[in-house]
Amino acid sequence: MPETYRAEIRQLDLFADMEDSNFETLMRGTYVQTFPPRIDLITEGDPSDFLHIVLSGSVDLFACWNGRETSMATVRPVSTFILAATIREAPNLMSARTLEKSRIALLPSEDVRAVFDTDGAFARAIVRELAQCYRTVVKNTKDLKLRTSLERLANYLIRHSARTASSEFELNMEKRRLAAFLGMTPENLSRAFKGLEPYGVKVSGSNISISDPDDLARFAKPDLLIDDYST
Amino acid sequence: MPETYRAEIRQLDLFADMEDSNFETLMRGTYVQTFPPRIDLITEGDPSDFLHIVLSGSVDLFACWNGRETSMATVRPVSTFILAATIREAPNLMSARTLEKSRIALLPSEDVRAVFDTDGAFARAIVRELAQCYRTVVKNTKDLKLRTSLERLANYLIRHSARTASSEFELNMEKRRLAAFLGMTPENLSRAFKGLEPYGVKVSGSNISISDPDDLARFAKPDLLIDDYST
DNA sequence: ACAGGTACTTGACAAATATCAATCGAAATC
DNA sequence: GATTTCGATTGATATTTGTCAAGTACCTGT
Repeated sequence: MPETYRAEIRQLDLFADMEDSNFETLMRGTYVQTFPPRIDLITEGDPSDFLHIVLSGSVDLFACWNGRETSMATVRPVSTFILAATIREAPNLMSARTLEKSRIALLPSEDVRAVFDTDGAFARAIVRELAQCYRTVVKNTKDLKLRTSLERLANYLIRHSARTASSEFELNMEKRRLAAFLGMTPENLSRAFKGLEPYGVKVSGSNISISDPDDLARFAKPDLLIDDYST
Repeated sequence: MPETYRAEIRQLDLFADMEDSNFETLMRGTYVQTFPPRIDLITEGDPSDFLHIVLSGSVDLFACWNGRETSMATVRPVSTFILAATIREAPNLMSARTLEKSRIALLPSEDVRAVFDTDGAFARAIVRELAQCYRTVVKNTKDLKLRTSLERLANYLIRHSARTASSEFELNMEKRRLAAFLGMTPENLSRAFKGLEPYGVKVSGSNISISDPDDLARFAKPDLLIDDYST
């Protein structure tokens, strides 16, 4: 594996503090592959053979049941997915596909578990990562159960606006995926955008501008315990 | 702290493998308290001062936003809650209240973090616990996003029936809480029970009987990747 | 430039779900 | 035993959300 990838992975919180020898053990079985867009990486129910790390590009985590499909999360560089399944040696709960051309590192789950069993620093790093993931999903559940779709969209836009530190920005995913992520149909998302017009939200293609952020916030009522993805 | 509690806690997966001396450190600051029903233990947003362990009774984890409230989970003996917030030294995302008279052990979060930093076995146990919690919340999200309320209720009943290994059982919580947990209103839950009558679900107070489990399952389409809480 | 596909939008309609008000019924209190 | 209280139910209605069937706009590849 090229040295540049190795250095990139080593710098991740997850691997930064572990023993050199253990890191080497992990890297020995690791390979990095570039995938085209829209490639299925994982199907839910499959055994978790590899811990995946997104080095570049982006990956959609989604789930299906009874012919329906929903988007659960987007993984962007540099972070991992399928960590919980790897640790528990359990089937993946979500499927994954590339959204664009993406470079993915694949670490054999067996190796991850083996190193995890002996390297305390690695175990602690995994704890922090999992605790973060857990809290993100809990926030998501609160968003889904406590808010209407219009409120979810309004808060999503406010979060996005905060991330880009700008009241005008581009949606970084297709509206159909955004709709699935927010738990609604594409048709409903269209109408929800219309429904936010009175609060100063202007939509033109994937370009969003918020003319009066305070007005939108009065409607959306963003809450640190739902919308702050930093803790 | 009485020796019986100590032994009870020591046997938990979370504490079973750690160093004796570290366990002693943890227990030094721990106290056990009995709470009456309907007592608030934690309010969301509060700092996570204590890791809580339910020794007996049961605890409702719930969340609020904008005057609305929903139930997120029920914690039953013997397990912990507020683990992720403790580890990340972050505010609690959920509130907690006793459902009945309950014995709760309280471990100072600082001590938990200190021992976590030095005891690899403890860190590994936390990983397994958190990975489990994470997967549970993911399953919950899939349930919410991919199923209608009628389907959620049907699958809940099937899971409950499987847990008690019987086609007749008692609901172990108020219907209003069940409604909140399933993401619907109490009125809707009443109607949902009626809606399941054609599939052989009979309700009398909190007593549920399923006359034709296969018929109900054909409607509910239970799925290991949503409904199996063991992995 | 054009054709074809795909995402997005819109309108009409249907289904699901929430809300409000009233009532019922069982458990708790006096 | 009567009363009170509170959760559960029911009916009527409103709102939200989804579905279906167009039509439009945009991108892509030839």
